[in-house]
Amino acid sequence: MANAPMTARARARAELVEEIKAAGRRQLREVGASELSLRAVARELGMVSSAVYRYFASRDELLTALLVDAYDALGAAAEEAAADRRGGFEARWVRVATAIRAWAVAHPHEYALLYGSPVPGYHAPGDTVPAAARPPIAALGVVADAVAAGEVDESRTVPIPRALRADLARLRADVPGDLPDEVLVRCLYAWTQIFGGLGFELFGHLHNVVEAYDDLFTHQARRAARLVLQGS
Amino acid sequence: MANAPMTARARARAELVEEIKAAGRRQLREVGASELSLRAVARELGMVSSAVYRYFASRDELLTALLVDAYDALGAAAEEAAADRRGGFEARWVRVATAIRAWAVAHPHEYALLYGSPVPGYHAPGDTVPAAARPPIAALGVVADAVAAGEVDESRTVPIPRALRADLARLRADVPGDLPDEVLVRCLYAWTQIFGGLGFELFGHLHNVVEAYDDLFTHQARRAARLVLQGS
DNA sequence: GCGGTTGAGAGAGCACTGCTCTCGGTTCCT
DNA sequence: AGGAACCGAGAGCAGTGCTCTCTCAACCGC
Repeated sequence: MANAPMTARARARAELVEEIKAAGRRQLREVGASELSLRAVARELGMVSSAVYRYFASRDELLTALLVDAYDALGAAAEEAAADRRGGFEARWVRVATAIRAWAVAHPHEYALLYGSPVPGYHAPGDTVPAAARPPIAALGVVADAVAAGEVDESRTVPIPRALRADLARLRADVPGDLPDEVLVRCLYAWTQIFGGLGFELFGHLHNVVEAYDDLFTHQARRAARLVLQGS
Repeated sequence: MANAPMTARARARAELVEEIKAAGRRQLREVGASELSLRAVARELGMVSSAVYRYFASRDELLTALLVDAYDALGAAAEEAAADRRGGFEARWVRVATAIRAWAVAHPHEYALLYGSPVPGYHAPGDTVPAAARPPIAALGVVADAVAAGEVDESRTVPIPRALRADLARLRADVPGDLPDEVLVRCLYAWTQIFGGLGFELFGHLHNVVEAYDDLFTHQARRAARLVLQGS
C-alpha cells in the first residue's frame, strides 16, 4: 500500500482522515459514543464543522470507521495472544480471554461501542463483519488446535435441538478446524460468558458486588477453558 | 398507598407523571434511550417542553425513573418464574432464565437501557440498586432451595483466589440462602453468561450466525443449570 | 370566605447538535 | 493553460436540553 505516486492532496486527505479518527477516539474516551459530536471534533482540529463532512459523510460514518478500527485492534490483540503457543490449551484459552479483557479495560468506551447497546438509528454496515469476526476466530483457532491434538473430551454432551444444529453447520464452515456441534456450542457458551462478564464489569453491574475483577475473570476464564475442553 | 385525602392537584400530578413515563417508554421503544427527547415527550402529551420539567428535573431523571420501572418489571417476571416450584431445580432455573429472556425480547430497548452500555454522562443513582438486585436474587433463590434440598454437588471445584473469596463472603450476606463460594461463583458464571448471550442476541452479534435463538438459549440455560447444580 | 403561598403551564431564549448549501480558492489532470 | 475536481469557510435550518420569567389556578391557614 501507500503507492509511491500519491498527490499532495491525497496525502493531506489521508492524514486528515486519521486526525479526525484520532480526535473521534478522544471524544469517545471522554464523552462516549452517543455524545460524540462532529462539531467538537472539528473544533479540536481547528476547522469548521462543515469541512469534516468532506471526509465523513455523517456522524454515523465516522462511528463506523471507529467501530472497524476498534474491532481490528481487539482482533489483533486476540490473534497475538492466540499465536503464543506456550503452555497447554487451557493456558492458551485463558491467554486469549485475558488479552480481550485487557484491551476492553484499556478502551472501555470503544468496547462499549462494539459490544454495548447499539447506537440507536445506527445500523452497522456489512463491511464491519470481517473485522468483527477476528476475535472469535482467534479464540476458535485455539480450540481447533486442541481438537486436532485430541485434547478435547467430546463425550460429555448436552442435547442439541435440530434447528440449532443447522445453525452450527453453517457456523462450522466459517471458522477454523472442523469443530463438532458439541464443541461449537460449548464455545458459544464460553464466548458469550466472556462478554457478559466484561459487560457486567465495565458497565458497573458488579459495583459493590465484586472488587477482585482480575481474580474473578481469570477464575472464570479457567472455568470456561475446562468447559470447552472437557465439557465440565 | 393512595392515601384517601389526595388533593386534585396531587392526583393530576401523579397521573401526569405516569403519562410522561408512558410516553417516555414509547419513545424508548421507537428511538432508543440516547435519542429519547423530552421535547418529543412533551409534544406527544400536548404540552410545552418546559412544563415537563415540573415533573422531571432533567432528561436523566426521567431515564432513571424508566430504568427503575424496567428493573422492577424484569424483577417481577423473574420472581414470578422463580415462585413456580413445579419440576426439578434444573427446570426451575431454566424457567427463570427463560422468563428473563422473554421480557428482554419483548422490551429490547428497555433491556438495552438496563444492561447495555451506560448512557454517557449519566450515572445511575444509588436508589436503583434495590430494583436492580431483584432479578439475580430471584434466580439465587432457586439455587438456595436446591442447596437446602441437598441437590447441589459441591465437590467439583475450581480454585478460588483469596481476594475473590472476600468478595463472595460479602455477596453471600446479601443473597438468599447460605451459598458456598463454589456455588456462588458458578452462579456468577451462569448469570453473566445469560446476559452475555442476551446481549449478543439482541444487539445483533449473532446475526448471520444463529437463527434458532430460542433453541440456543434453552440449550444454554440447561447447560447453565447443570453447571450450577453439578458443577459440570 | 379571604389572602398569602405554592404549583402549574406557556413562551421566549441560550447554547448546542447534525446536516445542507453556497461561495470562493486551491490543486489536479489533461 | 484551462476545465474539473476538491476543499475550507460561512450562513442557515431544524432539532435538542435546559433556564427564566410571566400568569393563572389551586391550595391551606386564619
